[in-house]
Amino acid sequence: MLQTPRGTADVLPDEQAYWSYVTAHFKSICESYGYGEIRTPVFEDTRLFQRTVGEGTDIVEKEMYTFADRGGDSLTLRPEGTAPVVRAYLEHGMHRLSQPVKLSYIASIFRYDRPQAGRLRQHHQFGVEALGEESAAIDAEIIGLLLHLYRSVGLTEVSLQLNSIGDAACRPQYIEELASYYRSHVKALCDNCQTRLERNPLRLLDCKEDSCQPFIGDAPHTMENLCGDCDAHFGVLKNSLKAMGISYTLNHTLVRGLDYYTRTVFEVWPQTVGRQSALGGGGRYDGLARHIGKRDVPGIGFGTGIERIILNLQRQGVVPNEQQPFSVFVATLGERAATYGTGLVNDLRQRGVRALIAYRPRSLKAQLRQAGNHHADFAVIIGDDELAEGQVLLRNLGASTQENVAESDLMQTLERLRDAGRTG
RNA sequence: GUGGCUGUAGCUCAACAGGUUAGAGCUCUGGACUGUGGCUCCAGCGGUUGGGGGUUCGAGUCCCCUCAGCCACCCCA
Repeated sequence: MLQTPRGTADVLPDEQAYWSYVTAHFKSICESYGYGEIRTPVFEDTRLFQRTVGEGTDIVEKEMYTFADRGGDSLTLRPEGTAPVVRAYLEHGMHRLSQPVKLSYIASIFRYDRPQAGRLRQHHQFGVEALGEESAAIDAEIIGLLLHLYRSVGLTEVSLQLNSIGDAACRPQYIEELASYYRSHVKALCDNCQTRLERNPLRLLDCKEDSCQPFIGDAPHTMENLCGDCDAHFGVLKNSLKAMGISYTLNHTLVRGLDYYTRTVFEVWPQTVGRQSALGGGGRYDGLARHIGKRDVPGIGFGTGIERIILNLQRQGVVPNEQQPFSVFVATLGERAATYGTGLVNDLRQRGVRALIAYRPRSLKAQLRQAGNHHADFAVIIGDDELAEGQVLLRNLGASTQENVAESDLMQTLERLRDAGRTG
């Protein structure tokens, strides 16, 4: 039996309720915050990610789906959402628009990784990016939007982890300080950290090895080594969050796995026991645009995993309150009635009434059972008797009552019942 | 990429220490009720026991390989 490739999943109609539920909330929130939707290609020039995400990162080093197309160009299935959006901003000259340009997206993301619950090789993210504004006020707006999304879908008990990792002015110095601190303890470090020290010292702070924890605790923190501008920026962010009633945990070990981040970085964790798997995360990337074009554009955004949101909703027992649309099942007996029924469901559908029918002769009992399985509100029963009298039998499946309705009144009656159901 | 656990009808699960034809509930279909759903009862459909190989008179059960899912690491969404 052929099956879905490893780390991919089908979304079946039953689960679709969760998808449309969270998507509807995301779209309406983006609407109210003024973020317009953008769609970018699933694949991009490989260099886009090499230059922005960073050559030394896990994503570029071992997780990208990179392939040569038939013309020999190197393309990569997008492993993250931000770089393509910044690319589109530059490519379409959006710097000429009124700033900031605020964009949102719903995108599939591809990373070659070992699958686990909530970790897929193809997953989907909601994301927003605000380009062209460097004030921390918009950092707070973005974080607020993300938390607003979780709250509105019913994901309670999430925790915001916050850090500031400096910028081009202060980070190099900080990293040197961090590295020299660690070099003095190099013999005691785990193997992984010895490598990190050479390749990406910031990630030393992210080590989960017990034996390395004391060093993390005593290591210099980015937050305490910010330059004046970065420190002021971080201060504005914290004040803005406070003004918005948003609480956070300062986490100096939060460094994130993409090279392009500057200043603000954050993740949101679900409040489950055990290991944390971020629901969403993001940060500021003021240096990113320069790697793509010749322009400096400050930016900030987040990505949040749709599958992870749904997984946590299910764990919390949140069921999307999707109301069934009003629907009618047309049950027919006999050939003439069947033909009539075919025309009737067609008319109903043209008028926007959800209408179902059996496609081949079945007993009335079976047809009504089918109507019940589909949660139809009404059944229209048509047999030769009814046809002869120009009437149909309209059965209310919820109340188990039925009455004869003149064929000519049926459409109007059903539309009236549908509209009553909608408002009631 | 590392280590570990688990794979039996569409779903949830049975099957003594290898032993006949791998069972049950739910779902679905049909009937009891020849034109009236949900309840009840009866019946039916549905399996290459994830796949391949091996050991054995005999493998769902033991061994090897492989695939997939899950857990931890790693990483993050």
